[in-house]
Amino acid sequence: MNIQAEEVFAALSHETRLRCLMLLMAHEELCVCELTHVIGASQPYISRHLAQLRELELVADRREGQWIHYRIHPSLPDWIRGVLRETVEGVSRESPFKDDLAALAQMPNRPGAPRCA
Amino acid sequence: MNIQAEEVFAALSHETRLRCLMLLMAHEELCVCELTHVIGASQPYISRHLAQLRELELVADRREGQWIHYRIHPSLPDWIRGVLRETVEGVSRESPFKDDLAALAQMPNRPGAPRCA
DNA sequence: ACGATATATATGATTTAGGATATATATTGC
DNA sequence: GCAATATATATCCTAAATCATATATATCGT
Repeated sequence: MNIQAEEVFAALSHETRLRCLMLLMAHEELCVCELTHVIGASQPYISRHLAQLRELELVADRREGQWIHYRIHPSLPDWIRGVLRETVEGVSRESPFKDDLAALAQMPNRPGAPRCA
Repeated sequence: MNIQAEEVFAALSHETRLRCLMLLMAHEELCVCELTHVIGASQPYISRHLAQLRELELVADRREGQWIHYRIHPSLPDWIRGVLRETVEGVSRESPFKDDLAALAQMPNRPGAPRCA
């Protein structure tokens, strides 16, 4: 079952999911609590949107103790990675995306060493 | 009023609109009757989806006599053009996109000289 | 085993997008 | 002005996405 272009764009059409993806493009791996803190929404809300990205295989997850780390899916088709790269170019200097990057950098008690992409 | 990334992706998340955009990426200018013929849907259906693309300024239109020609908006932001270029790379060899290109090439009585991009 | 933390899923209500059809507008040729 | 062609918009109905909230699961430290 191949990934459908329309589904990819539907996933990107929601602000919360786009913010998560933009953060993951800049930070390789982030756990749910980091995304929840930065975006400032409820945990179930973030988790639900991450589930959609996961079901589409736009992101992959990895459990490490109590935390689950998300990352851009390693076997993402080239063209989708290209779309994400272009989007980073287009939006990363604008709100809310630039603020998200700043908020993450200032977050205290981040679990695991921050590994930037 | 700047163009919003989420709105762009919402526009691309519908098969009909994506097919129109992929055709316009390959053909510079196409009129509504050409798009209607190739996609094989009703005229109001195509027109309605084109209107959404037009309102977002993803496409521009130009009247020439009874025909209205659509094209990718000339002042489209670079990153969006990049997204479309990557998408062409990703989907143009797959159905229904590749079939659309073939159907357009074989369409009889096309208004205006076919100008490929 | 228990409480605390981190994360996922289920449920019900509401909003929004999509589709089919009918109709309106604009242009052309007579 | 009228008929034909090309295109746009309006209306009504249905289907799908989203949100808030509640609850379930998994792990850790004690």
